[in-house]
Amino acid sequence: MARSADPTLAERRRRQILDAAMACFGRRGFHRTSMQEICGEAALSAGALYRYFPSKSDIIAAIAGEDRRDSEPLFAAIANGDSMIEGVCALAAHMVAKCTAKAPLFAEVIAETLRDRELSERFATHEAETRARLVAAIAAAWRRAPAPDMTPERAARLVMLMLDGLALRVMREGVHGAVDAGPLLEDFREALLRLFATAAPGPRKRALAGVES
Amino acid sequence: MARSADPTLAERRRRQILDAAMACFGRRGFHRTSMQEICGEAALSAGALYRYFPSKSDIIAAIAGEDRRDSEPLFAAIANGDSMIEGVCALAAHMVAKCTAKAPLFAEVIAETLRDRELSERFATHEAETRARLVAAIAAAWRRAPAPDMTPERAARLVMLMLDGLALRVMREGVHGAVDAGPLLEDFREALLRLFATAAPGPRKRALAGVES
DNA sequence: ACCTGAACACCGTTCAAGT
DNA sequence: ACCTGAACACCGTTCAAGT
Repeated sequence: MARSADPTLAERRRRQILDAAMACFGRRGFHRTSMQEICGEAALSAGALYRYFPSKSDIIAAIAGEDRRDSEPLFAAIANGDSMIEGVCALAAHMVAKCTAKAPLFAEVIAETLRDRELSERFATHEAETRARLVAAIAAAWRRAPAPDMTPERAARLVMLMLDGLALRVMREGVHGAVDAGPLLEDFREALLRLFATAAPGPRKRALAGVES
Repeated sequence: MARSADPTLAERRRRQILDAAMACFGRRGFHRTSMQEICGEAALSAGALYRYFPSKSDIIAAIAGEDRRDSEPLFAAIANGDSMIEGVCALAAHMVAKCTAKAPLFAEVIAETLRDRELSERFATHEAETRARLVAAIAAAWRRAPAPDMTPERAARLVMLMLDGLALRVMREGVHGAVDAGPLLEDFREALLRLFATAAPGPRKRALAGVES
């Protein structure tokens, strides 16, 4: 199994192809852009392209895996910040910004992730990791501040449920026009505040009596 | 513009084609099933099929529009039932059941809805109608029972955000295997209970003191 | 080692021709 | 009026041939 003579060439070619593909997918969608178009945009022949990506699907997979790294600080902020809720809001804002910036491309990725078996499995793995990071971050946050009557596991599941909803909504509004993120994030924060309110007046929790009024 | 000689034939042919397409899409996905396959399944030639559906996209659009009718009673139940929360849970359960029963098909519909401009617009119209019905139903429910400190509009947006998240999750788990709806719906109900808790111990609401313990 | 581009086996859609 | 199916203009992918 011969390794590449110039290992940086392979990496540069992959970048070149990925950039070309992202430009094309963003313009025309995954299924409407042909390999020929990507070849044209990347100034490479079909044969050369297939040397670096064995199929069109693999290109989308590579794009989907691209920006996993830059979310790490967001999780650290949830774990160590003053407010778990604000930390999660920042995570949501980050995601919404990414989605609005390149909604058509992300819509393609989501759609393809729902369609392709292999992509779907890769995505499930990634999602499980993300959930684990979120559980750890929420648990850490709640060790440092008053926590509601809920497990970090359920909290993480609820947060991810809402993040999924948010993503889908931003996609749908963003694929064919501008999206106003403000109200969406405001709704999201309001939901978090109610979901994770501490000291709820439940029957078997210590209750804070409403003193004033 | 000649009308059909036998108006029931057109309807029967559309059903025949739609049923064939749903079977094929469920088996192999939207983009992987060819028009030839649908023709084979429907026992019709390509030309005949194109007489009833001008494109492959129109077939998916027709499938997406198919089961809008049967959700009407669910909204009525929210408006008139004892508990708005239980009504919304029933709506969620209905949606989850539909999605789990034919996850691959619904995943195709969602994916295509994100990809295709015309489909996306039809979907947006449908969604706006749904939201209006939900707002009306929640407002009606809250006129008959204690309501939380929230507008029906925001409540409807939050419910739809969570329903979207739920749908996406069920799709992702269901496209390639069985999905256990129980825990998902339990999370969903728990979220609703917290989101729409009445008499929250906020500073300017009458507060229920925790008497026992 | 890396690349080219013609060729292959398809695809969605159309349309002249049948009944 | 309704249908057929060959034909058209593509598509993703491969592979012999070049450098």
